[in-house]
Amino acid sequence: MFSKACEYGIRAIIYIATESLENRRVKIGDVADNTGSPEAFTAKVLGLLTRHRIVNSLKGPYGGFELSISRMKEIRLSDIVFAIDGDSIYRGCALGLSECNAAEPCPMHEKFVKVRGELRKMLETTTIHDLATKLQAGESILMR
Amino acid sequence: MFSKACEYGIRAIIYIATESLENRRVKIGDVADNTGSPEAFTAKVLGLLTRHRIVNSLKGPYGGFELSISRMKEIRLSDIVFAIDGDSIYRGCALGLSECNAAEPCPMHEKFVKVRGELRKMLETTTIHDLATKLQAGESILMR
DNA sequence: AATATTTCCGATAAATTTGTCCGAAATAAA
DNA sequence: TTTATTTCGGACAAATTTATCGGAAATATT
Repeated sequence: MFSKACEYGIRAIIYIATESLENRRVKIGDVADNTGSPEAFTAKVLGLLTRHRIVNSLKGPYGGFELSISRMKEIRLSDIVFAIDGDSIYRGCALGLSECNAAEPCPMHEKFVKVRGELRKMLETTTIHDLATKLQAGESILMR
Repeated sequence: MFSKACEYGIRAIIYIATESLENRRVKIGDVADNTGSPEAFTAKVLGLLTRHRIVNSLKGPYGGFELSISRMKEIRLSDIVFAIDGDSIYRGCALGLSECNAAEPCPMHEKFVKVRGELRKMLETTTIHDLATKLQAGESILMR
């Protein structure tokens, strides 16, 4: 469904958010350790998310990644998916046609658009804060 | 969403089905020409679908691919997706966790399972016959 | 100023997916 | 039986994604 890069990115942001809730800044090594993702690759993805201003980073000793509470309430899953995977998940045709719309639809178009809309809505109505508090409360996990 | 192999496979089967509705058997070259997919790669995918008994093939002159009307009413999109992409689209965790279920869910689990269920239901309730008749009636297209 | 720590970022490597080629096997027709 | 046609299937090639490495840049502490 999502690329590996996107999976790592979402897991990383959720972990950073939970630590930020406790006012702790985290290093890339911590992120990798606590999300079970490859460190160097995750660093790449976090660099991308930093450039997109989705997460804040600081270099040097006592540096690392952090996310303000107000920001984690604004940022939705769709923002992260869009930053990493682009809009293919929203616009792409189920059968890979370059143009596919209500006027000239592929045979799956109608039904597919409906399901994809549900996915989109889910991503657009879920904030990082929602996910971080759920993890913080021990109601979910990030590794395994 | 789906792999290229899967996209080509579904397009190919729909095309074969519409031709079978007119009692015409089609060669791999016809399939490629009328679905806009790479011939050799599509042949590979059709070989897989043939082994899965999703489509019928005959070698030699006047050979090709065909699909009986009764069969195209039985075969659902989910059968094709499963044959080519496996069950990852149904079972896989949104965040890539190897184990993720209601007892030990990732933070996205609940919402994701719901959306994925809709996708699954859509695939399981759509037959090839449905799609082929829609194409035959000129209500949709397979290329572009 | 020197040092240690940490993110940033480009180069490279490995793995997977996508795509091509070509000869073997099957089969219908002459 | 020969020939032409067509799918089958393995080997290979290209492209993309995933993953690693190492040095540059920034910065806090001493």
